[in-house]
Amino acid sequence: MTTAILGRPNSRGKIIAAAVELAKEVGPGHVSLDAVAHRAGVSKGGLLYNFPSKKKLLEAIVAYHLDKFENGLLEKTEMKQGKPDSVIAACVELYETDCREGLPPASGFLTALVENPDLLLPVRQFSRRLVDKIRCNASDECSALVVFLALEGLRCLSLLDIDVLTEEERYLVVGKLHDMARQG
Amino acid sequence: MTTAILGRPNSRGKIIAAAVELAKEVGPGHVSLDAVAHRAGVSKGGLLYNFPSKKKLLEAIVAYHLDKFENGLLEKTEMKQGKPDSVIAACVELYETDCREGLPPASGFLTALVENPDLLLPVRQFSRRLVDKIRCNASDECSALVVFLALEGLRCLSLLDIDVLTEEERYLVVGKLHDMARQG
DNA sequence: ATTACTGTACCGTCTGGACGGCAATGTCAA
DNA sequence: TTGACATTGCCGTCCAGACGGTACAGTAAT
Repeated sequence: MTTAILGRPNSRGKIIAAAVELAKEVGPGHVSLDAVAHRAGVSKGGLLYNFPSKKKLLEAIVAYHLDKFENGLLEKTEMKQGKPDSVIAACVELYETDCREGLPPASGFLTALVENPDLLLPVRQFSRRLVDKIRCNASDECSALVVFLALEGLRCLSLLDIDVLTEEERYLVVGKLHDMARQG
Repeated sequence: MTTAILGRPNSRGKIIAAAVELAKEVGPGHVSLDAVAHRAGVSKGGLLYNFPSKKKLLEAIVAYHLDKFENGLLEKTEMKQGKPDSVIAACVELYETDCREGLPPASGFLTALVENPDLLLPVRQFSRRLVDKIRCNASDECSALVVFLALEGLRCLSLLDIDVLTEEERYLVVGKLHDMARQG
């Protein structure tokens, strides 16, 4: 079985969702197994049946976020097959749609980081691959990297809950990023 | 007394330094008072004498990081009084020198966030003021904001320990940010 | 006498995780 | 068809350890 979130008796999915929501509400440092289990409508024993340790749960959460991001990106990229700057443009678009849909930040990452920084290793690997793809596909590597970093900035700031931009500013910036992605 | 880090019997400074280092080494979720006191070469009683609660300690740590950043920025800005784009340019330069000096990330922020997200309120306020200054002073607000976000991206990624750029890439990007800051 | 601690002992709380149990479902032989 | 057994998925309790914080007696320097 892959990292399938949607097993039939969808306890694993509910647990992961509960953990992510909790992280957002009580802060990434106060995500206890008890609280997660309670919010998921599952006993603690049940939680530990699905995820034999907290570490395993956090690994699953990281994988969940990564999968979601990767799928979103794939969807956006395969529409414009291989054209120059298609990867970085897809990144910008994905951020836009995530914003529009009011998609919450990937608070599970922080919870994992708090517990054990090593849990973010898959994130590093994923990001590195993404940067490579962006560079290979970019008409102007420099601009593309700047756009990538600005997006990471936007994402991280809202992840850390210190995003201070107004809607207007965000709109301006995303527009600019779009331009930079399209024409180097 | 202000938030003076350098009181004569420099216990407060040592404690804060110890906490920041610990956060980097054992992860932001495992910074206990005991561990901080031990590393600072101070008894736990002594720590609690200086900071009557963990929350107070974390507030001091946040203020410490903020002060350091603000001072660095002031130093860079006052050299080029009021010229257009001087603020955002100073941000880029500050990042550069911080990098060159191998300055570690502000790991105290994460520890504070873990404990209580509200502790980052001063960070939000500081950032908001900074964004305002950047905008007022920019020849092209849009470009300036993108540069700001890219820098935040760089800082946050290394803060979260998921920075994946090579030295070469970082060099390229910073150069580009410099250009963008200077000429819109 | 005040300041700035040290050192020890202690308390209440929370947490991860181990464990035994248990109902429902599936499997398979008679 | 039925009864016996195995597996799955989960419940609820218990526990040892760690943590934040308190209390307090002592001390060395100013």
